[in-house]
Amino acid sequence: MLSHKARYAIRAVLYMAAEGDESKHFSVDRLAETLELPRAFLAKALQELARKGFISSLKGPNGGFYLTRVQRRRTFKELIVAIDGESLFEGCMLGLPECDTSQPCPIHASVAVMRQSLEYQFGLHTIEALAQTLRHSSMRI
Amino acid sequence: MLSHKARYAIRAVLYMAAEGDESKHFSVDRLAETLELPRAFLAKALQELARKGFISSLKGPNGGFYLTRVQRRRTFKELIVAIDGESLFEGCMLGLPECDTSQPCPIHASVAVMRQSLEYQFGLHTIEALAQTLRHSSMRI
DNA sequence: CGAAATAAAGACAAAGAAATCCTTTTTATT
DNA sequence: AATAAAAAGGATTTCTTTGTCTTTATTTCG
Repeated sequence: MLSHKARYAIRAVLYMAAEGDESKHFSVDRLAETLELPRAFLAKALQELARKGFISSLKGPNGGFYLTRVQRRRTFKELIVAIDGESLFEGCMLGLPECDTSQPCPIHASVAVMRQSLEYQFGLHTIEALAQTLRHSSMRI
Repeated sequence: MLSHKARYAIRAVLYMAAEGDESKHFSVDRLAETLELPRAFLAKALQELARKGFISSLKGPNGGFYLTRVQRRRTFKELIVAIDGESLFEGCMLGLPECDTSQPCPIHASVAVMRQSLEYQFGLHTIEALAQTLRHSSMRI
């Protein structure tokens, strides 16, 4: 469903969005320790997100990763797609290259319904919205 | 979403369900050729399904794979779970071991909604139902 | 300036999934 | 009985994902 890379990145991003701001930065060391994630692998994922503009980074003492206000407005779906690609939201689940509404695969309609639900849930919610919920609840991350 | 093994197996099973009966058998060679799938890998997947009782097989000339009436009554969800396990339908999408309704992850509710849709779509439809639709339509497999 | 803290980048290792190949077993047909 | 057609099983290869390690670049601070 989601790759490990995506899971790790999502958790780190939501954690930073909920706990930090533009002036509070998080080192990979701290994120990996807090979230109990493999340090170097998480670093790769965050570097990738930084390269793609989904998060910001600063080198040096007091540096680290953080999210700007603009970056918090990206949707959760965009975040997933940035790491795992469109496969969760597009393409035939059976791998048929010519599958579409005119020549659908046997589960085309079912998958479409499920994806509408996904789109609605993940496409609506911004990073900031999820972080807000996280802040005011007993949710775990 | 679905492993290649699952995709291949599903296509072969639906094809056999739609085109064959208890007396018409399909060799791996024929299935692989018709569906344009890697022969030996498909063979492994079908052997696994046969071992688990989802399809039947006969060795020797005129042998091959086929589905009994009882086997056609399994749901599509059962078929997926038989190959890929429960991960599509159960467990935290962020990988949190303690995620549940009392301590949910930030996307717990969204995932639950999406899974209800999946369960409804895939849990309802039997292999036979999908095969029936396939027979009476211009669907591709 | 020099030291320390941090991200960035690249090479590498381990594990798992995907795919292939070869041998064995079973069975129908001649 | 011999042959051929199939599945079953095992060993092996290849590719991708996951994960680690080491070096380099950048920045802050004393």
